[in-house]
Amino acid sequence: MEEPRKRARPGRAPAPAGRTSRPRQAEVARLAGVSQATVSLVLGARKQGATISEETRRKVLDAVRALGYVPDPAASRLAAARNNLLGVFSFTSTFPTDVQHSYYPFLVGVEQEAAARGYDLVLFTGSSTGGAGAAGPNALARVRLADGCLFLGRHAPAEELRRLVADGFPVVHLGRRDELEGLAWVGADYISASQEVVAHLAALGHRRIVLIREDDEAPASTDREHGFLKGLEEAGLPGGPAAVFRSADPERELTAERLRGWLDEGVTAFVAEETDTGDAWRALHGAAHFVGIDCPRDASLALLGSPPPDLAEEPVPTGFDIPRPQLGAAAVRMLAALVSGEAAAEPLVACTFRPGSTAGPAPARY
Amino acid sequence: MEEPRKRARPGRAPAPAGRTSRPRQAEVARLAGVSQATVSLVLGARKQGATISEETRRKVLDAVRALGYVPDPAASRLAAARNNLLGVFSFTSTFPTDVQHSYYPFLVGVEQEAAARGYDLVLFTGSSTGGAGAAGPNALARVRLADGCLFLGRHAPAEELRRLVADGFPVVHLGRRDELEGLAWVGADYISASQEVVAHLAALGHRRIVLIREDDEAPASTDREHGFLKGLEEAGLPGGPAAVFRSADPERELTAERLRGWLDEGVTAFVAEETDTGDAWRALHGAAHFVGIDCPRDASLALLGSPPPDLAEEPVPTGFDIPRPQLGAAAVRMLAALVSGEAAAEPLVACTFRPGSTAGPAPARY
DNA sequence: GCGCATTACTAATACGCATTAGTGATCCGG
DNA sequence: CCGGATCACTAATGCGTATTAGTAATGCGC
Repeated sequence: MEEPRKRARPGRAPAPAGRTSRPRQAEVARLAGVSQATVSLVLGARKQGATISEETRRKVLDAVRALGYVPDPAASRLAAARNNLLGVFSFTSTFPTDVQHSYYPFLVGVEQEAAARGYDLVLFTGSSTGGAGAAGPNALARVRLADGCLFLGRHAPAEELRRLVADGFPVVHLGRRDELEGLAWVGADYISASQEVVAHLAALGHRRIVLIREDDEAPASTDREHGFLKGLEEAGLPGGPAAVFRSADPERELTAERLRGWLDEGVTAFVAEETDTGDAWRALHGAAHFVGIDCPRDASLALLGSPPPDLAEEPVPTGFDIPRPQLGAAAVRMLAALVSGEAAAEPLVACTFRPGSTAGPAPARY
Repeated sequence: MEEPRKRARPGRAPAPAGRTSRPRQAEVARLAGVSQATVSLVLGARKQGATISEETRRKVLDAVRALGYVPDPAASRLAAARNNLLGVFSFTSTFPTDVQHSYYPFLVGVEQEAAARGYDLVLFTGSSTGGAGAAGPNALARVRLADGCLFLGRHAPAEELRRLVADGFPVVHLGRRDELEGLAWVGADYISASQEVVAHLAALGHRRIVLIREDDEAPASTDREHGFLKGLEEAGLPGGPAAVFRSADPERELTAERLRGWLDEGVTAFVAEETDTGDAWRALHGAAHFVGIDCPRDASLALLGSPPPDLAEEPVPTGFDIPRPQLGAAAVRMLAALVSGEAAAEPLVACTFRPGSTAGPAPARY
């Protein structure tokens, strides 16, 4: 009788028996007097098939509590399941010292919504230089540990994003992003919000309104212009290229002379778009002040967004606010939908109109 | 000859052959004409043992590139028995709408240091703790999914913390916490910082200094007193109970009369501790103003910590600042040390002296 | 009391990667 | 030219969980 050759057993070294490691399903099973598979079934609570007696379920759950068992996220993932983790990836630091570009307001909503849906959040920071999570060519790969991932900011390399999307990994981009086929995103509804601001001005009697915008092709900019023009049209006011002043450097090009020219032409309201720098509003605000306009008596101003922090005091600009926490929450809702395979949620979040104090009735025509 | 019974093969259903999934190490191996293990070795690049010929390495790397192979983080982490995840647990919301009491400054450091060390962060909040494990008796159990966990604030239930510590789960508490045997913590070095402030005052010629403190037994308070008294002793100044004024309600008990009494006795400098409310400093500041002290001409004031936001303007109090980002970073360093089993890191972080403008030379004795 | 369903589990995988013992080669000294 | 050392690699695990085929026990109808 040939004894099958007893090969040695390669594989991993035995765990250092020193300290008790986190409990596994196997330990739970032993304590409950059942098999590991049963523990998995009880905890899995799949709608599907397997029936478990109340008795056994209780024993298992007791053991789970007694040991403080928590499933290993990596193992759950590997076994082709989910681990209740949602990733949040920001290519720049999530908590910057420079609070200017902080994602904090979004995170407020993200955290709330995630918690409400039973997900925990994993923060992936892409900016890390050095360390194990270095910014290699596939720094994004580690997000696959989670069930899905939310991306903040447009710095995420398109190539890797495309890869994730192509592999069917649930991804949601915060901020509209159309150029990447199949990328889910949520964003603020700048079109409606801008339209509403124009409607407000029109209702106040303004008949000629000009939009000051920077020279930017980002959706955030074109959407505002789109909404602005739509608002004019709805109100039956003159639109066309003459209603839009586009400048790469508004602070320099929006001169007092030009402003006076518009006023002479009968323009009574000015609208600026919001950008990272807030330059359009700053230029408009400055020029109006320079020319000596008493706002809103002589003319009305409005801002399509929130003012830069340094101009946040008074007067509060008429315009709209981007509900950042709600945007974060909406992003999580969409991500959760993708993860669970449900129908996609609503990508657009409505902005809230801000009455402010820079818009008033149009001055009487003489 | 008995054929071993051919059992059926349970396990997972075969993958839907529909679309080609992303490549595995096995595919890379096949293309490169080597074994899967070799691929792992080439990519692993461990400092350890195994030598790979340049030829093979190139073939593997070429195949990796050709297929666009990206390692599966779930599998890597499972095999390596490390998730590279650090938990951050705050019993209150990590992202409170009220930014005042937020842990933001700590998180700045936590995120940076974690990223630098190749860890990702999992955020847990006491209120939610991932809907999966509702806030039951061991809401803390869920943190075990990380390799270790950082606790912010002293609201974490001692019993559960003890449990984690006893199980050998790496835990670091942000803020000193001695009452829990074996709990690792990092904190600011209030003793040295307070001592330094006293030394500064002594060097300015002050011979009698009084500490105003609240009636609190927290380490943060007793440490400051300790450092204060130590500072007096080093400078050869009178210490003892007379040098410390302790009050549960300083705003009411620190009367103008009492202040005048001290001044008459030759006290020329007053030091207040920082607390959540900032009451000690507020009371001292108020009383001094009421009595008409010209600070720092008539007397010097100092604050052992940072002023409350409403008193943050001027005058900037002489005292010290708690380097919150550095504290966060130090906490991560300690946690990382625990996780990897290295020697524990330094628990104390030095505060930085803030010259301020409320301390000056002692008035000449007449 | 015999087949057939149903119930309540368990055994045996698979997931993708890291690790280690083992295996031919090849080299080297004596 | 033989034993040992080194090199370059592969086979065979294990990590912890999810899934599924199988099975023993029980119920049920006729």
